[in-house]
Amino acid sequence: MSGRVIFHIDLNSFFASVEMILQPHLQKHPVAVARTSSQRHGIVVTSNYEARAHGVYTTMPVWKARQVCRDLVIVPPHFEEYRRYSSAFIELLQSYSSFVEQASIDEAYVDVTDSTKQNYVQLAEEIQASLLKKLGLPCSIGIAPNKFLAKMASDMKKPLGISILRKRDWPTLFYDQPVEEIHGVGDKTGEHLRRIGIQTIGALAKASPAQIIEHFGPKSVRLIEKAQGIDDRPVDPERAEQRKSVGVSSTFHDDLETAAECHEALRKLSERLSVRLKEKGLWGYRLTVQMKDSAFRVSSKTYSLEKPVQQSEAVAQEAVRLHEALWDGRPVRLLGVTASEVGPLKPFSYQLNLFTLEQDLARYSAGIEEGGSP
DNA sequence: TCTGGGGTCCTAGGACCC
DNA sequence: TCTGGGGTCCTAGGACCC
Repeated sequence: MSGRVIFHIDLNSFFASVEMILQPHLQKHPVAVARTSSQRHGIVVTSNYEARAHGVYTTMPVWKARQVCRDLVIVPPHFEEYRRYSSAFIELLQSYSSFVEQASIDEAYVDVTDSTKQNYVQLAEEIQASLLKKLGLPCSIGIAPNKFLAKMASDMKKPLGISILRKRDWPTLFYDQPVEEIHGVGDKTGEHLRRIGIQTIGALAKASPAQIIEHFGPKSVRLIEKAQGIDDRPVDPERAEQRKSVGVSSTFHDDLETAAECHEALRKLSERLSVRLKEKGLWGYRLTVQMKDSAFRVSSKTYSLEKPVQQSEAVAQEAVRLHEALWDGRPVRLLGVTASEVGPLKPFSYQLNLFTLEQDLARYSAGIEEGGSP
């Protein structure tokens, strides 16, 4: 194989796998992870393969999942545990290579081009066996010359698959498949592509860039490149650490109807957000409040803050201010608070602008004139 | 009886500056 | 009276992913 060699490692039905480790008796049963407390709006977050065989899939409403699978066991999510296992997963990969990029809670890319192991399939088998033995986590691994193809390859065989996708085999294997198979092409884009006569990956690969750009904007050339199996993005170990936002949200069992109810909910969300920010040592320099009404219409309002926030009270104060500017009195199904432009607290001097600096100086010299100690 | 919670990236329009 | 072109920042919303 010439050029780079990239692994994409995808943990199979990750949340359900962790639940089966924590509660081994679940292993023989069809399992779905879902919040059962809010019966009304619950959806399936993940299910194990037994449940999938019954037709249970992610995003299916819980009541429907129960309908298609009578003995479905529903367990509430334990996100802290998932984060713990996810960290262990990444650490294990790092023992094989320093070029590990976490792509999501249950996925990672590894650039193994310069690995001392010459046999890449053997290396993949070793990683797969090690994840299963040391952490109890099954995974599928895609091996390819770039990230996009590696990702497509890891989807080819689940669970516990190892698949090689060579660039030269891409057209034969994928050109006849629908455009939505491409990572990054969802329902809306797929529909739009169909409307302009592009149905398959092959058709997209051969489309004129001018036509695609006209409909989907300047960045959409990337879509054509993907369809052609081209992807130059490097595996970037630092990407996951450069976190851009931290947010919390909550869907309510009963829609909120008064400002007081909304403010109370915002205070609870602000408390949760503050805990997450403190855990990571981050401050938010922008704050967004997001809202959904009972018809699922989404709206949001964002402020760039004069002073960054981390404390619960400060977050809540800004969140209420944003909400007051946003809310038109309609019943509220969901509220969310997100801190973005997050980072460490910058030294005080960086926060001074010229105006406040002059004010401070004036106050300082006034203090000296009055003989007070500054 | 539809539709969670955590994210990223992109676009578009307006403000403002040179 | 007529009034360019480019860059950056800010905000709202949409698409997509796991």
